[in-house]
Amino acid sequence: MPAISLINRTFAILETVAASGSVPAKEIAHQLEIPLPSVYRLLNELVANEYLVHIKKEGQFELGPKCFDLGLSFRQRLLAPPPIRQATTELHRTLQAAAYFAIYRGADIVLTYLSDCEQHPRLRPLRFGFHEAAHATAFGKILLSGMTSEQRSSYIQARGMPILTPHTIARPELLDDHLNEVSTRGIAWEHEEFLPRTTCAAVPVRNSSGMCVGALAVSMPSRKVSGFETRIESALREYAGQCSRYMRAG
Amino acid sequence: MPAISLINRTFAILETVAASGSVPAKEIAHQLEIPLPSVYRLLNELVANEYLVHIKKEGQFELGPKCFDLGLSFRQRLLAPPPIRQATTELHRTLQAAAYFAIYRGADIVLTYLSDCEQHPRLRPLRFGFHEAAHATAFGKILLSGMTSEQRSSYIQARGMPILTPHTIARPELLDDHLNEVSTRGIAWEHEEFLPRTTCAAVPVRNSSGMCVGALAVSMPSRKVSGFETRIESALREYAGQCSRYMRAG
DNA sequence: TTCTCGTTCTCACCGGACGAGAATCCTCCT
DNA sequence: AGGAGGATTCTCGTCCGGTGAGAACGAGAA
Repeated sequence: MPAISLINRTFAILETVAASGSVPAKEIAHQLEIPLPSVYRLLNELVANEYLVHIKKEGQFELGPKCFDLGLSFRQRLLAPPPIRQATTELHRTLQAAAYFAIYRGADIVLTYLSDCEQHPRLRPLRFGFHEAAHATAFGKILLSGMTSEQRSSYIQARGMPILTPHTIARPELLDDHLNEVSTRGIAWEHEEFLPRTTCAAVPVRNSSGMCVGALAVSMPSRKVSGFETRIESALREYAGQCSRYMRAG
Repeated sequence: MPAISLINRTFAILETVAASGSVPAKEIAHQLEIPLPSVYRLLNELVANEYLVHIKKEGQFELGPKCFDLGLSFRQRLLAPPPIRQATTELHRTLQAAAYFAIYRGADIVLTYLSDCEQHPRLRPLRFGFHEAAHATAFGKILLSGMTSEQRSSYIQARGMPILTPHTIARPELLDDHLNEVSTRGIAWEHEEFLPRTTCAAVPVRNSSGMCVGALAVSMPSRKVSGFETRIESALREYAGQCSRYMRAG
């Protein structure tokens, strides 16, 4: 009995293939507990649509070119515009720290640009398109603090507040208090709440009506932060100002 | 009456969104001639699976993060390994021309790496994951010539031979003759068959059993080619040799 | 408030999906 | 060649979940 709908099955298969890189049909049937003929039916539809390819000689299925096209479209749609990218890059250079830019997207909070290098690498989980754990990242806090309280609570409701380190804020009340403070001070700090030994800071970017529409952030090893808080804050504000100026114009 | 199956509808919607970047439900319903309630049902499933996001305040739908994940998986699976990338890059430097590497993938011929720069840009349609028009590209010819004639004819059967320029080889018999020559000479030239004013050349990369498993190629403005054919050929052979060595080892 | 438009719900119909099992088709292996 | 074993497709009766017209709902705008 198909407890899950056809579409769910289809995407479950797509994701199984994506996760393994290369899978035989039997393996999929086993993992998802779908009878073999049904798996083949779906696989063939996916192949026909070019979301999968069938490597006949190995009896394996892999992702097809359409998957890459989707990824490209997504990237193209979301990538921050050049002035924002430039400001982020300069922030990176100025503070010698990986720098990030994030925005709202519907109900989501998404990273749309990041600038790093070998000496100052980004935090591993933070990549283009990252959209999780807003309660535990500096830019997430800024953008959460810019929501109405209804938006915010439904956001938290939907995603929960995973505990990532011993310092992660774990209770909604505490988060609310914290975000109020963030909101009044206009800067968010995040001390080892996302990754151990790592500190982040973020400030808001605003549009012409003063609404928060984005967040500019940096990450660095916690040991490098102490004593430089003001310097970090002023650099963030300077480049966030550049971004805001662009937002007002565009 | 649904002439096309549910899955086809689903992907048609996904692709409509990808193409437009941001679309209202009504627009999708209109374009695909699907009744509105059905469109919403599918949209909601896609949103639930995170392949789309719903921008409520604008009443628009856009691609979701899972699309990017699929793209990443595809890329990771297909990207040529470092030694191949290095050889391709060096070929690019040596010949001052955009360089390409392509392989078989199931029944397909796919570009898995390219190296170019502002002075020597790649041909615009050729990007990572490119898999069309094998009859009109140098690397495509190399890989076609390495197939059995059954494989080749079913390949051509399935994809046809689009005419891209006045010089594109347009008839299967001519292609067969041409590929025989390619096969005996061990190099493929392509003179303005893919894009006007552009010439490409490619040589095979072989594994330990001498089978053709890849193709290394360059593209350049046709006017720069004349008189340098031997130099181009010998550079191609040298770096293809490096690739073959890696293929034998790995 | 009322209007408007986007979105969801309701519900009876019915076509396409379902999956066990058998039949083919391949591909090595001998 | 001739099998052996696994991968893939086919068959077919059942029946469930998708379908879509129309109405209802809800949030913003006027």
